[in-house]
Amino acid sequence: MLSASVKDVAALAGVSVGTVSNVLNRPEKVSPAVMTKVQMAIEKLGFVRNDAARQLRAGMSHSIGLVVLDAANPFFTDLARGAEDSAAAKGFSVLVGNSSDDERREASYLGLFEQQRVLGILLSPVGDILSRLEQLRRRGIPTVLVDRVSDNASFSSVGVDNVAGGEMAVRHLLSLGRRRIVFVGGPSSIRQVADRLTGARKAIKEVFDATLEVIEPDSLTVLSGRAAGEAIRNRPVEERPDAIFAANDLLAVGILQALMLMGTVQVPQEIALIGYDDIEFASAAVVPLSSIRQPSALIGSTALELLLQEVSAEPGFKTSRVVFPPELVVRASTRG
Amino acid sequence: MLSASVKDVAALAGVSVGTVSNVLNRPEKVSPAVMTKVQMAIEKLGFVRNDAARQLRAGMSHSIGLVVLDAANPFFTDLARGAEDSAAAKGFSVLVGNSSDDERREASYLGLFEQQRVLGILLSPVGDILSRLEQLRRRGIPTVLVDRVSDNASFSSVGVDNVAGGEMAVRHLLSLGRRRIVFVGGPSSIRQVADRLTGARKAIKEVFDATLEVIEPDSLTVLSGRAAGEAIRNRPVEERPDAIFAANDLLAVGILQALMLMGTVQVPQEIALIGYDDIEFASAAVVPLSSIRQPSALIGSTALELLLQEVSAEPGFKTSRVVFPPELVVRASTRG
DNA sequence: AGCTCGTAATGAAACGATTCATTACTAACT
DNA sequence: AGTTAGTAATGAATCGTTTCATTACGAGCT
Repeated sequence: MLSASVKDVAALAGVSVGTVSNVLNRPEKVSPAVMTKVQMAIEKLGFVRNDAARQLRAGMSHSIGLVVLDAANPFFTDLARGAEDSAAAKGFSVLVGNSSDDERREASYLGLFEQQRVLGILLSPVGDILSRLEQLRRRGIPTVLVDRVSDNASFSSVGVDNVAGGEMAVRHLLSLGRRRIVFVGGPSSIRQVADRLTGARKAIKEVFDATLEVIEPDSLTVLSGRAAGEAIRNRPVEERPDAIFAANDLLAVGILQALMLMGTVQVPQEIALIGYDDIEFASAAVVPLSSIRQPSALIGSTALELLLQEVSAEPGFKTSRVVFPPELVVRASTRG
Repeated sequence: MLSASVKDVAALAGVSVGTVSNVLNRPEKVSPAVMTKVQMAIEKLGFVRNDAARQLRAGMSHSIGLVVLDAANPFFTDLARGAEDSAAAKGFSVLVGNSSDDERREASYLGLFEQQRVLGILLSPVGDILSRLEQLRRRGIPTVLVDRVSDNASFSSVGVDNVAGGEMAVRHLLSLGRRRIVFVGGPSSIRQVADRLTGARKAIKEVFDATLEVIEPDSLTVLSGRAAGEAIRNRPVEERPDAIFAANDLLAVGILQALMLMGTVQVPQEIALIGYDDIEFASAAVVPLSSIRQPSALIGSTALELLLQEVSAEPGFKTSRVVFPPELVVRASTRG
């Protein structure tokens, strides 16, 4: 008797299963007397709808899948929060998968979501998966790219202009008079990282005596940042850069830790440091971090809206690509 | 033609649906010839199993629900990661819900998980929900409490001794010679917070001239911490405490930001500060934060193991309560 | 030839909620 | 009284997968 079914409820209330279903789904079609009888039976049996049966019949779930690159990164938690709130307001729920920059894990979550017949998918893709997206679409599962502008007009996307952000960051460092700049970011297969680097190069070119060195860590984490920071700290003073642009704030926090250890390197006096994402901890760092802010929650909620539009697409539906502008936030790590 | 079914596959391969199912679930029962025929049909039609139908038939899903108090808190992201990895290794998946300290959201996630007939639930409860847990158990859904030691022997739980942790933190502050201590933590309805406070009181009692003031913020976030810190910063110097124990690191980070603003209050010279959880950012804060470390990922994976044990419980099954010891981590914020 | 095993494949039943065409009943109107 | 219109309730069919009792077919043996 682990869980009663509509049939049990119907039997106890002395009505048909159809009527129980009506009580659940169109109460206005049911007379008050029957209504209470059924509700009492539901109460008494502790009846809980079986979602699997509902979905099977409906052909679709009321969930939306979200695959993020890194669940430990506050940027993505905020994004997820934005999407969840927006979905909850409309009666949908969001299933979150964490790909950890791993194409295999990404594929496995997409497969899982497909099996669950989710309504649609929000995806911050690891690599290039256009063909997989087309396959999903053919099977009736629309996808919206998040934190990434689609190269292909046939998919909606919500992102931030990473090239502009990278340009903005480096231009800021140059405006402080810094010339020997290091970009820390990787793996380069991550599109966001590549774009930020492209922007950085663009800005560098405008100043004849500026140079950009690239250090490519394994991942965008505090730990990798610490390793990169140590490598720089251990260089002879004359080989150290005078500014660092980190591809995200987690890296920047790690770099900062490593540089400041034992007071070896002064930030920003000796090396100015700027990160990316403007996570909440950026302002609380040893030296409050300058950063490039992205409207994370807004990206999440906007992507969800676009997805829902596409789910209930009219014949003439057009996908759209939303690009938010990044914003420079200057703090102590680039002042001085 | 949005998604083909076993029936379509069977028709194309010229076999029965039962055989297709056998190919999928017991390949050893199928002859090689038929095997390849069916696999080609699956490939050609792009057949993807319908999870709803499988679950309906099986009566149970292969997912586990996890409800956390705060998805933005790295402590819980780490815990979730521990549980997910552990589950993935056994072929299960984890659905994560974020209650945000809100009993309504908690209830809504429990309801959702119940409708989805999850195998079991990992829960870090907001309030007192013993009766709800008993109801879930009666319906065949076992629950393991995480980050909370069960008061009731009938439920398994995995947690850390928060009373000991609170005691440890305050004892450390006292050992530095601090006597006017403020505890910042709330809402007090959160059991972990209450326990840490109990521990703090216990330690205070051992030193005759020590006092403990309690400030209760609305939530355990950086923002609330900042507000609490500002309130303290704005007091006349003689009314300020000489040490603060924050109920978690997010609060501590916020407090630190507020105190250091404009260099008003020196940490740790004027006020020593210790947090709780030892999140990754604690060591990267303006003044590296002392904290009480909890083995977050281990808590998650252990809880999952216990849950799986209970799912496949033998008649003589006994629930267990695992309590990990907290660990003091001393950094600059309490040195000096 | 007749018989028994063993292996492969079959296909109907079941899971539980929803839908919808049908039936049952009332009330209102001519 | 007879017809119609309208509301309530019914219950069989459906979704896609899995299970399992049954059938089909050979091979091997006496």
